[in-house]
Amino acid sequence: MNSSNKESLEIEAKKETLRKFPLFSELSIEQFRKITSIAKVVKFKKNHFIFFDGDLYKGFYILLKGTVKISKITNDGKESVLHIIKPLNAFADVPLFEGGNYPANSQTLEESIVIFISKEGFLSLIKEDPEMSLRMICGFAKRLRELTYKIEKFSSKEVINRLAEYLLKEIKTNNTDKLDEPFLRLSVPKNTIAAYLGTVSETLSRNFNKLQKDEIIKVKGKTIIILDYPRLKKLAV
Amino acid sequence: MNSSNKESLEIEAKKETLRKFPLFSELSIEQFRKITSIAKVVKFKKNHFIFFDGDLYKGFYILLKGTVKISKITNDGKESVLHIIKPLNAFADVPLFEGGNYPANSQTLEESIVIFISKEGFLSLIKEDPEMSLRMICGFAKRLRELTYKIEKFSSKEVINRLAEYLLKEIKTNNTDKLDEPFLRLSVPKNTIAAYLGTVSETLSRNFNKLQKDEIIKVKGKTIIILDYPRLKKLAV
DNA sequence: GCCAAAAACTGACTTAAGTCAAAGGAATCA
DNA sequence: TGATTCCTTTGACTTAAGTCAGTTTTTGGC
Repeated sequence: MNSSNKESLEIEAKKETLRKFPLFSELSIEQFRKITSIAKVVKFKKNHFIFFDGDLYKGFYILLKGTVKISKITNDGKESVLHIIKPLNAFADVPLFEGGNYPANSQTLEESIVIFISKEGFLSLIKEDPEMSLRMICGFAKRLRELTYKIEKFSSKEVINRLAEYLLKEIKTNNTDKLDEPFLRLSVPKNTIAAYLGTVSETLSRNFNKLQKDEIIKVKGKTIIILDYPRLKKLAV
Repeated sequence: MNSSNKESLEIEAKKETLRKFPLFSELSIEQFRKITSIAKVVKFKKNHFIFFDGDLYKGFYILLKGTVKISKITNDGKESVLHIIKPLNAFADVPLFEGGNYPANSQTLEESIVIFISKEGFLSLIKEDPEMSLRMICGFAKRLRELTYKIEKFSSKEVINRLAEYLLKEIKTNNTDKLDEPFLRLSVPKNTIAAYLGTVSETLSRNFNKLQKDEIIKVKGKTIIILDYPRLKKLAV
């Protein structure tokens, strides 16, 4: 396949996927053309930093493929993982409205493909069509609720409960939750999961062991099989 | 003063204050008239529940005076305080866009005055004037960032650090942070602060003691005087 | 397929903070 | 004013989870 062929295919794929993104699903053809004209598809290798905490803000991203970690380094030098981004989710969109620089680091955890949309392009688009902000606000509202939920959990639960909850969420996004033995493949290193759950890898490891000894899960390398869904759910309370 | 006089004064006060609220600050006279026509001013006594977790959603509120606690009861029966609302902040606005019932309990901690705006009224208004949603999205973006920040702190810091941070935030909203000895009056019972900081009142009490023994603060009943601002700031890192 | 580096795990120890129980202090209402 | 109730503090105890150090396992490059 020659390079121009490859490129045109990529553009088609990008247009197709953008259509699936809730924010753009109901735009007119004209509006949609504008979006695709300013959107850029970019591919990154594993462990690539997309932007750093404090970098000049240029625009936001939508993840198409792979996994992206959003994290900060706390004052005592530890990494705090704020989000683990999965495909068809936007990230770094808050500064669009809030101003300021990129508020955290962003690093790929696998080979990833993202769509980049520049701040200027997007804001001028939203100005012409303020209804788009209505759709965007729904996404923000959803995330506000999720974050509130996360804080609630965080403040009152132990690591094993947070881990149980994380596993449940993962098998749901993997769509294996209806199987007899739901399973998941960790697309994220365990120390990242630990930082995401607000703990350290040693403690996480011990809690994986606990769940395994109680025959609630079975760990085979990066694959985790849920043996006792009801008890896992009970733990995630 | 007779009742009709009092009422008209109240309406004037309400119009005046609504104008200060960022969401409405740049509306046209016509738009603003519509908002004031659907907004209701309500006064509540101390400890009054405004709505309960799960109640049918009817609309959102803007606090004019007093303090309101937004909380949930966790599965193990503990109270988790999600927000402590201060004047000129909106609450229960997320379900406007997300749907569903009221997602938490809301209770006054002092005598409070709120503005209630019904869901239907507000949504029809926003439909006529989608630019309003642009202003609203900025508020949401701000809160998203704050919540993210809170999660980051929560996951890595000890109670004494969270307490220091809370005190700093309070003296800032009380505008005494430029004084030689900044101070604040707790408008919130200590067990509520504890639940807000994700701990229990005993632990909070011990941490207040620690700060006092180290001569960083001085506690006189509900009044707290900051003796050593730099060290408090260092703790809040 | 082998080796070095990174990631994950284990054990021993320490500590922040939760629990329970009881006492002291403050607020409220008759 | 006094009394009841609620809020706050204190002490003794327990435990989840962090730290440090060392080992094992996995991964990725050559």
